[in-house]
Amino acid sequence: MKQIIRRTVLDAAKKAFEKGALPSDQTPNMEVEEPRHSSHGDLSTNFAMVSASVQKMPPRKIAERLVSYIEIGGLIEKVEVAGPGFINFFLSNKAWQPVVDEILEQDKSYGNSDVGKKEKVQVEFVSSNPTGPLHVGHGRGAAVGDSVGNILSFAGFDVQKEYYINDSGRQIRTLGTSVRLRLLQKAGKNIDFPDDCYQGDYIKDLADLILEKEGDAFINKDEKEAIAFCAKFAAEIILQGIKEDLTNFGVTFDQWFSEQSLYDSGRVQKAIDDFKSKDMIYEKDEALWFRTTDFGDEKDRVVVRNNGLATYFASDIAYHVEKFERGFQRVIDVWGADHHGYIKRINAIVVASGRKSEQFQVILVQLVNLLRGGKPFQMSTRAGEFVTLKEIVDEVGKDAARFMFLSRSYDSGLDFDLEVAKQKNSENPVYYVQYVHARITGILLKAKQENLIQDIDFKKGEHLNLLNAEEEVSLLKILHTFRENVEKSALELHPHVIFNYLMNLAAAFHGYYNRHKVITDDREQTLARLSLVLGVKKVIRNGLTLLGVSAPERM
RNA sequence: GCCCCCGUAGCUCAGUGGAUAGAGCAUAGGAUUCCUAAUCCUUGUGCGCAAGUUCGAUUCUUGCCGGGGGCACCA
Repeated sequence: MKQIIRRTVLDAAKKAFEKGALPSDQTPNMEVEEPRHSSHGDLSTNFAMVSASVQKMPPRKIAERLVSYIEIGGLIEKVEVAGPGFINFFLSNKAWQPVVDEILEQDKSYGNSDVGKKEKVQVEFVSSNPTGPLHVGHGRGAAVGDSVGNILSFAGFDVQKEYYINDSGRQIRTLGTSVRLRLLQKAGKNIDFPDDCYQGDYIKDLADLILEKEGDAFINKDEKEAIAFCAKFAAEIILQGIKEDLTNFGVTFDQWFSEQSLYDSGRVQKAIDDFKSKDMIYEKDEALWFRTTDFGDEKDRVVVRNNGLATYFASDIAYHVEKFERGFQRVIDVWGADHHGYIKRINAIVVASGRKSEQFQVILVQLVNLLRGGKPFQMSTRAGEFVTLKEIVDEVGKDAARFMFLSRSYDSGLDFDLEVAKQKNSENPVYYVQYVHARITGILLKAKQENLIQDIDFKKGEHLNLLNAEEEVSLLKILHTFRENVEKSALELHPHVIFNYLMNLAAAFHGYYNRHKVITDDREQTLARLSLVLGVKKVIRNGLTLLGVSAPERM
């Protein structure tokens, strides 16, 4: 619809220029948008204001001249010049009614788009170390990453979702040490458990598991060997748990990428050698440094320490080089806000390896404040007292948790109140939206029982020209904007745009439901309304799907 | 000290270079013989402060103030 208005305005401008009413045929970038107030029309453009300088005329005058070249009739009922020079279009209901047919025909693909132009994009998220279970913060990152991936796909990008497994390096060794010490304690040895080991009870459980499977034979094994064994064993079990938690959270990945594989394949060494030969990596104080300062970082960063051990940065270099070699045009990393200091150094790698800075983006997800009944939960990873994602999902459910995580922009910290997430009323937004879906299903079932429709899922609207009630027209308009909201959400990488859209649509539907009966004695009107609500149902489902939330038939 | 995010209604947060800045919660009152009341309707107050860019700034820039998070040859 906005495109139609845009073309109308441009055509009128061209005509006005040809007839000499406007001095210039230049048409600067204009906006076509829905005004805040319905008294300002259905759609409005600032064309006259942005044209003021090229036309060398006051905006209102431009607008008035232009308007006389716009044809009234058909979809456009009235055009007005208002305020500083806005051109306001008042549209016929006929402009909006066909959207229902479009939804019913396109069904699950309604709202999709080709703005992505098949651009190959990778979204990497969660990527937590397999040294402990996922906690709440990972949950927010998982919900954001998964939804961003879904939304990008729907908007026409070629998306791959990936989890980077940090299965190498010091933390894994610490994991091995932690498990081994717990094992020795179980075997009756009197050993202090150091602070820098993982404190959680799950370490003890892992020790039990090893005892069960391997017996106590290897307690006397060589320390190095035992640590390596424990590390590998524990990491595998923990990763298994992570995968399970994510599956239960509705999060799926196209690929699980092992950090260790970068060492095993020699890619880390190769990346270091390559950058060395380009003098991007140099030696100082017996360590290897990357010249990240050449790319805006505050200081150069160590790649290999003077003790010969590679830092995590070394594998990050190899990994990000490798990502682009796989053919991605754009790489998006989802990180917790506490990692923001890493952006510059990874960006340095990307630019140093010949890519454009814009090809690498980081979604920084701010922290989650977990509350219960308004009171903060104490969380400390050090003491091993953290609330896991699994506990959250078990308590409030996948749908409520995901919807809550996506309810706000990830640029802001999020208060997550477990009690609110469990409530079954309007304080809990997930039910508000899901209820629309369930309510409509109920209506359609009733209509089917009364033989008004053959099937509760039909492909063609009927008597759409009867949809003229104020609430119906406003629903039609909202349905109409689904695609542009998907596109906005994709281009801005902001899933909460979809959240807001769904809340809006849900509110409009509930309002409509309370004021109008869908099934009435008027058969034609009933069929028109059934078509409309089926359209609403499908759009609600499509939107919820993008957020990874289910659309229940019954509640 | 430096870097990142945030500062909008009593609370939690949306939003926009433009015409009268929104929602939920909270408060108070009301709606169900009828498709699910997990719903709806009615009821007020606000863009942290100061300069700059602009025809126009809550939105962009800078500075300040306030909150959160980071600043290792740790991840």
